[in-house]
Amino acid sequence: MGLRVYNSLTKRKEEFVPIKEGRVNMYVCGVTVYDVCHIGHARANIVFDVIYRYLQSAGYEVKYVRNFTDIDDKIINRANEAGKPCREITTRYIKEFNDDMSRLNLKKPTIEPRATQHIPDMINTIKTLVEKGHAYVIEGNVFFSVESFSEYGKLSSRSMDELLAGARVAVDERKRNPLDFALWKASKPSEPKWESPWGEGRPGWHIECSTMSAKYLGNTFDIHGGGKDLIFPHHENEIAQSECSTGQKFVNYWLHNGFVNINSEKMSKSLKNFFTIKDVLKEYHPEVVRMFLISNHYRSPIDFTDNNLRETKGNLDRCYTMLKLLKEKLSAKEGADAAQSFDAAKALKGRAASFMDSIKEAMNDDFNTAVSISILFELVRLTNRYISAPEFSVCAGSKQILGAVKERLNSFADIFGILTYDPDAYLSEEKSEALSKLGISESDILKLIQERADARRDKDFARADAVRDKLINHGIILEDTAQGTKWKAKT
RNA sequence: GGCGGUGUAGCCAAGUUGGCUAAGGCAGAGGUCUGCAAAACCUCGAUCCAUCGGUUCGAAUCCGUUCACCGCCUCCA
Repeated sequence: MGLRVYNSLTKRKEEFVPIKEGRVNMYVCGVTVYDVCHIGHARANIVFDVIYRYLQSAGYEVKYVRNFTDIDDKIINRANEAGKPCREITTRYIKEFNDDMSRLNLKKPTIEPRATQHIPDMINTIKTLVEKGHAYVIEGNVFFSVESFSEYGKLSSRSMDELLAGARVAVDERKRNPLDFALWKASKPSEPKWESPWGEGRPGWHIECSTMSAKYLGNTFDIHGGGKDLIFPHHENEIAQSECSTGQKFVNYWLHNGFVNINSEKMSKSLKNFFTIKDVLKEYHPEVVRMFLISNHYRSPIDFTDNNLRETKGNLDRCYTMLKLLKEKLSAKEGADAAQSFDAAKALKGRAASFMDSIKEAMNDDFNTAVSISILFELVRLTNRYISAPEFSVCAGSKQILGAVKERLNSFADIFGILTYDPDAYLSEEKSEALSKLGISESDILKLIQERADARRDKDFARADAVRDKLINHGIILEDTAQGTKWKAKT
């Protein structure tokens, strides 16, 4: 079965059929660059990053466009507050955004256009809308006339009457209809401005996406994404602008991700209950954040709590612990070849063989990352079971099985962007992070481990256990293994 | 007020275009291993999917009722 996606426009899952076979054109609304990004931005961008990666792995050639809104009221306000030019603000926050996204291991989109670099294109779109009678000019402002577009409201499934009834915003008296929105705004003296047929001004918010998506992806393209909060008015207005200016259908599939909640409430700037990506990354490894954000279905809300993040960290650690074991076995010296026909071997071999098909099945069902992760856990468990089975030994046959597992995990990592580190690097990084928090040095730990080893050698278990308890009180847990005693931090 | 979404084991959560044993994780219990632990592995949990009623041979999944929570209608991923 092929890919099926939930389309916000039709409100149902549909078979995904690209306009051009084997190619996908996708546009995702990016950020307005006036502040650092919060974890909600992380979710939206990670969700579409995984979709981008998955489509590529499914064999599509994907053109992925994600914009930067670098001219906007909020930017102007921020610039005025700081007494700096807008350009300085946007340059800084574009850099901050790129830093955050690269730490979270997001792939670069194919094109990242900026609004201010497409002003002439936007002016052309607006001109067309005015010529076709979908927009009107008042005192240097250009407004889109929603009444000129009979399908206005189709994405948010509301009629204009309903929208008007709920309107809570102060109405600009100059508009013909309160729902009309600005395509071009006459600029005030200190604001950034560009020449236009209507005088000096700047573009409205929505026009950039209509213009830039058409420029890079064509009048009609396959996927348009963004957060649920953009459905109205942003995406509704994009549809109106684009379909009126081109006379063609704008987008075939609309995808919207759910919110990140804090204590079950939407996280937002106005509620001041947000966490920035940088703050979160101080506490958690980037892959923990990624794994957490893809552990739910992308359309569902996800509750951002310390408890949930810690649980995810425990799961990721378990995966890396298995990867480390896998790495050790694969590089260990081979013994005499042994039959791989015991239960644990057969089960793992079967799972490894069907692994990618199962992932594909899950992802083909509207990008079900939650199920994908459950499939990963199953592979991890079966691998651990295999390696710890009494019949297991390192030999040509077992290396072949483990090599197959490793290969599957690499494919998994390519799609989901987690489990991409060398396990030793990941685990030692976790250890040193923990040490700095626990306030105990590694040499102290090793000294105590030696002390305990001496006591154990003397069969003085009371003293050995006392040493271990002391370490537990410091948040250090010991593991006695065939290769000696190892330590790790309590999660 | 209008529109939309959600309600599944102690907790997180998938499944919701009706039909194999209701995924997976955390916590918990027992076991294997261990001097004892830890890790890993094994076993155990919802006769039931907010509520009431209906459709059907068959529903967590469809229809209607009630209750609760959330989002959008304002900048917002």
